[in-house]
Amino acid sequence: MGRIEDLRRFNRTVSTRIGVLHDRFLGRDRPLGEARLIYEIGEAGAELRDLRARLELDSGYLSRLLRSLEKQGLVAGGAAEDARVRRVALTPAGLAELAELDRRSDDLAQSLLAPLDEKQRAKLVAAMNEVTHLLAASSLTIEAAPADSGDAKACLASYYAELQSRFDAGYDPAKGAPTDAAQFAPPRGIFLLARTLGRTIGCAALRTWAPRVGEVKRVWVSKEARGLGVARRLMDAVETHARGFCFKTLRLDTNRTLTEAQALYRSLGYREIARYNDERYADHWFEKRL
Amino acid sequence: MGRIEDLRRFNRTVSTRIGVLHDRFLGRDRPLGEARLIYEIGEAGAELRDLRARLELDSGYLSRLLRSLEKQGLVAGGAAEDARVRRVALTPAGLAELAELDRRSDDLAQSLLAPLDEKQRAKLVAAMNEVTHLLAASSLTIEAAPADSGDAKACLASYYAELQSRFDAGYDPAKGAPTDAAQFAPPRGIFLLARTLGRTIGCAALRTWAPRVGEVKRVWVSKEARGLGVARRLMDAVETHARGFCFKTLRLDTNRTLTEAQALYRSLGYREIARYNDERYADHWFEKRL
DNA sequence: GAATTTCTCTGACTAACGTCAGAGAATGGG
DNA sequence: CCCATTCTCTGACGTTAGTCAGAGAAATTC
Repeated sequence: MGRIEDLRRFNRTVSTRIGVLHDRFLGRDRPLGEARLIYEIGEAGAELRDLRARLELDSGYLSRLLRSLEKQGLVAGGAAEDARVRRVALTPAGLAELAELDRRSDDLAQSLLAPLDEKQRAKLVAAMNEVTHLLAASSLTIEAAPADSGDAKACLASYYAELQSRFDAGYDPAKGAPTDAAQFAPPRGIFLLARTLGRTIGCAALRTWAPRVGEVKRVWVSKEARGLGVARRLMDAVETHARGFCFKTLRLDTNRTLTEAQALYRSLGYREIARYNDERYADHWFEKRL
Repeated sequence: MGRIEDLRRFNRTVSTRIGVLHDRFLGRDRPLGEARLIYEIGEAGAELRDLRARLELDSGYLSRLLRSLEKQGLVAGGAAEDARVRRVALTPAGLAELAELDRRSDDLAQSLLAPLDEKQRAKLVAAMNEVTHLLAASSLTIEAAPADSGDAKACLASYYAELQSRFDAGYDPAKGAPTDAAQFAPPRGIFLLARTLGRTIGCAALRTWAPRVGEVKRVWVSKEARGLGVARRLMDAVETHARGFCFKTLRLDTNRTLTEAQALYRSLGYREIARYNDERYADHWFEKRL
């Protein structure tokens, strides 16, 4: 079909025009591997095992790359709390190098936009945003993770912050439902994370409410990933796991200000029911028979 | 500005998601350089100097890559008419390998589309096409070339073929204006080629009609590159060169069926004038004072 | 507290990528 | 016919990228 043809052309155009330029800009006087590593360490620093995972590098290779950067005075590394893992950060010189890489990335962007007229630029940027967005959707993965893992905690923090800003009366996690991680771990429940391109962009949790009855909690999708069907995919995954746990019924509650969420639950087949818990921030209660 | 930010994100998304996958799919059991080379030779075969130019390869490196492919029985090469240049083509085994590469490229495309729903797929493909299109426009270059160079001849052949199909009475180059290349070479005139991403997608020619009067000929843009302002850019370049030749007036003729061309000429400031030549395929004549 | 696992580092290696200088053949211009 | 140019090929070389096996330190599990 023509679509495949279009995509093939896109791949070739983009990987020559952008890919090549990208690499060239980024790695002008530095091996590409080092440049990518600087990029990935970023302003916040990073642990080696994360770097290995994100860049899919062999541990030996990563070690050597880092030593080279240390020799150049761009990276300094201490130990993390777990003394087996090492945490590295950019030195001031390394940060300057990162800024330089960003600048080059911007130059690349400029070089793409410069030859176009204003109307074309606007169209190009809009189309690129759409591609970025949809590629993110296309690379969405959903997987279980402990509710007290780093990614999960970061996700929940964003979730609470958003509730705080949206609920009429604000939100205090301490006054909400209990937060201990064990209830969201098998066999009592599960905690799911949605990721695209290595970034965590959403979560959902399932726990046992009563025998054969599960409760869905903490469904959240980060702002930049909305409109891509992430929440729906999360809810699908929740249901799949719920069947695995032999739940016959799923329940959940939600606040009156979260109207998109209510619309989603309805469209997934949840019916509104009477209050079934004493959650202080809940205004609506839903149920679905599996 | 936000645009740069958007582009940066696009670059990173695409070069990780597509770039990496692209390379991995393409070069599964073969060095990437060889795979790209097979791709670039294509079904039609190619001359070594073109390959060097298009892939920006060192001549030594290219030579070695080719020898490796020859050893594998994928490529066979004779001499071109100019005995210094070598022309290589894919053997049947090479063509099979090319088909395999295409298949992998399609797999990549499928892997991008598969996780999306139908509406998202349509949007992604549309946005990708727009990006492809605009990136081509953004990498447009216009440069002078001899009217009897290979690229120019290929361009003119497409031009004549299109006239043949569009003119009510068909078109026979032999009955049109004289075609010797010298009249389009300095100091009497110039021949311009428009290229994007290594492909030639349009041309325009300028010759001396009378002292201080130039004539524009052979303005053509390939079908897939229309709507990007290529013709306008070509005409701009023609005018720039015309000023260099000290022409005070530019003339041109066109056929009644080429309505877009007429609209373009008018929008560039050409006024319709009386017949000034005896070109048999001309129905309208235009002039512009520089 | 012993065994296992996790994580980093080192050494040894291979393949791929890329550059440079120069030789040799063919061509084109004067 | 000579000279400059174009084009390909070869040899020699250096860097980058990536893999594999194993050692040693710290943490976790039983």
